[in-house]
Amino acid sequence: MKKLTNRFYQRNDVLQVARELLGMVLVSEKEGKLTSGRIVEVEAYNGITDKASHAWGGRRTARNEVMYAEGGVCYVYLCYGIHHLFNVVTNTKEIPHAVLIRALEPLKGIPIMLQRTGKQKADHTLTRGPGNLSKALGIYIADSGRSLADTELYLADDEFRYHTDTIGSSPRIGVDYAGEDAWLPYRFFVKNNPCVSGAARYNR
DNA sequence: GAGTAGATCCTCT
DNA sequence: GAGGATCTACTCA
Repeated sequence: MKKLTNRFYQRNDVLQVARELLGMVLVSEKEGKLTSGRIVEVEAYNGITDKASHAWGGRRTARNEVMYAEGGVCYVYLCYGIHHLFNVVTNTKEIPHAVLIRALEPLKGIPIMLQRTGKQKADHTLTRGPGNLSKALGIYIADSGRSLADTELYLADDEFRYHTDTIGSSPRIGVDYAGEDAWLPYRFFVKNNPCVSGAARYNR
């Protein structure tokens, strides 16, 4: 399994990077505990022209500053006061593109994920949805800005690929406030995978 | 299966 | 002081 390199992250087409992230493996080795999962759902956030993005209109604050960094770092923030959302920053310096990782299929360290999430049994809800997957892998705000070349938290390629026929796209979830941009088909997911979040009718 | 309410707190206005 | 890139549990059907 090979770690993804900066060349992967720093390309300028955030939609393409988002699509290619499907099938990649997110690995967390925090606290000496190995947990990992295969990415089955993502959303692209297309910089300053995208009303759904935190960087819309060039907004730049202490919170989203890391979106303006070079691709290959992560952006983590707290949503609704409860959930940590994990993003991958792409493109080059000063271009605030990012991909939100929305769901994983658990691979390794499932007992640890159960412990972290307080769930009783391993099922498809373990890493379903951005809030859940961060919890299961032990990702917190303190990780924001961390390089994905790090050894504790990184993305890797094990050469697994989903066939293009099995990948669907849809508008992004939970961004109704973004007006017309809420309709952009920037969400990509693996069809018929139980780990994918959102209502069933959005996942065909 | 569909719809709704409540939790909960950081961030920006 | 308002609101959010969410989740769960609950209701009704």
